[in-house]
Amino acid sequence: MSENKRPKSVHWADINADKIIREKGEKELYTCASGVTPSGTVHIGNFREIISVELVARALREKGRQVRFIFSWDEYDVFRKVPKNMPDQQLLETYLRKPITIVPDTTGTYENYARANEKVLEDLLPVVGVEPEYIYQAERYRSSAYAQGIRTALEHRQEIRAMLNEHRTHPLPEGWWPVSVFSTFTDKDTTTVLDWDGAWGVTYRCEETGNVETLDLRDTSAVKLPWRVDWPMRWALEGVDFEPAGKDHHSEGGSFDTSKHVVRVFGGEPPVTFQYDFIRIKGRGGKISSSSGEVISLKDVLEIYSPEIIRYLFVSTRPNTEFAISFDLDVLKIYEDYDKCERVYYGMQEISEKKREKERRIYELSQVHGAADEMPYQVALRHLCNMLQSNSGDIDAVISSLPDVSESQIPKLRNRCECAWNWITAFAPEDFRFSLNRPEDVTIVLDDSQKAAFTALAREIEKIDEHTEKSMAEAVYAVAHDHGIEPADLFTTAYQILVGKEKGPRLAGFIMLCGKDKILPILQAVL
RNA sequence: GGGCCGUUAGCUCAGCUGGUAGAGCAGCAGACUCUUAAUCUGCGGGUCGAAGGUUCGAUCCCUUCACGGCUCACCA
Repeated sequence: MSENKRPKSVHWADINADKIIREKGEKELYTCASGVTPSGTVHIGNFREIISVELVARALREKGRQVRFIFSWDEYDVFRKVPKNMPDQQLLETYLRKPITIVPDTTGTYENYARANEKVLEDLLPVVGVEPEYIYQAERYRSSAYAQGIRTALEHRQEIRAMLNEHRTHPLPEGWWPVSVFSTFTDKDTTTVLDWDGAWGVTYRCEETGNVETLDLRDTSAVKLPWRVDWPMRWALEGVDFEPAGKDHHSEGGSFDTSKHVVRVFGGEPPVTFQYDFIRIKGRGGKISSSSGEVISLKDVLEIYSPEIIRYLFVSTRPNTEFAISFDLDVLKIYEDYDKCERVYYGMQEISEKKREKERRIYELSQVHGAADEMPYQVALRHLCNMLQSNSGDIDAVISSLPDVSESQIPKLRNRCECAWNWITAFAPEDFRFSLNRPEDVTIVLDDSQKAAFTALAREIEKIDEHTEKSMAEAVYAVAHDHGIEPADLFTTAYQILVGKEKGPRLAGFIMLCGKDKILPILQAVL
């Protein structure tokens, strides 16, 4: 797409990219940053931050700029609370106050607790087109990469203290130090800093053992900066040009607000930023926070939505707007909206010129690796759900029954089938679900007139190749009429025979969909 | 107490850098005596929360107010 010929994009990712260039000036390399504390399952709310940075980074690259997208695992934080969804709660309890990288992975899969939470996400991010450069804070601290940064903080402790006190109810005391120490005796942060020698030496007391020790910043990993100092220190060190943050950080007196002052101490300047709102979950419990136990992760969402559609959800919503990820009937509509956007992109659907560019840009940004030359195969999720259920979830059978599918369209189509099936089995309303009876399972007994009617209907179904959905529907009515049966009764009986329920998919289409090979043996069982 | 964000058709919301408001659902009418929120077609004057201000002109900018939500002031 030749960028210049098109009207200026008004998409938020492009607007922010422009803003970065405007405020930071022309640079060889722009650094965009994101970060998450892996103190529990990384949930879909955390993902909003990550995808926001990805989209802005992509927009910058499309403007011909070099971009470094760094993702910080803030894994050197204290283990403060045991999330309810983790196994072996009692064992985990014993690790409270220690860095989350020393906490064991109670699922027994990875080196430690933090790593377990990280790995699950790292494996999934490429699927949705996010491939940042990971920075592991435990490793950074362990290698004393921040020794100079910590020393600088100590040298400017009074300035920093004043900046933080701006918004505090209870001011930090005169003797406050801008560091916290993990005891080398207990690994816990239950320590008190006693002194700093003006250079690299920090002396502390371990409150649990009473031991007093002096550490050298250049060869210890035990001394850490508190969040409100750590964050701006790293902005300066990495030269961060852009980093969004949640609304909790963005309030006045919040950590972004204080960090934009503290960063000056380290000789840096604050990044361009925006505030993003939280996301809610609909049709599945509601809460998203890790403490409630029920956590919705990217993995959970990927089971219901394709990668493109997950991106689409975030791309098409402005970051400062709260929105819900739905697991209820909205799923059908979301897929339809996406498909419409896709048709607009490929010029298959009329739309006002005004909206066209906007939709096109949303579609582009929603793609994991750029838009394909050929439009993906479209089949409405509702229809797919019926086809899958008629085939007992056999995805291959459904795909091969669809007309004109090209080889290259199959992977996405298969993914959509998997999502549809997951949705049907896990979240679809009861009315929506059915499974075809096996002939031997049909229990209903027909009276003579019903038998005559269904015998006639079976004859029509024999000739299924001559029917269209419409003519089949007419045939169904004709049969009802000829045998003096109310259509509504005929329908009910038909569903009882076919799916063992009073209701089902629209009958004529359903018969056409299943085909005579599936339908006739079932009918025969009651005739 | 500070900050941020909302307040647009019955409902859910779109409306990008100002030019007298649009989608979906619901509703109404019609279509094939229909069913998985059934499908198709047609139908959208709502004081754009209130009051001022800037402007030739404001839903969109500024000020004040009301209501609602979130957030910070402890830690990350």
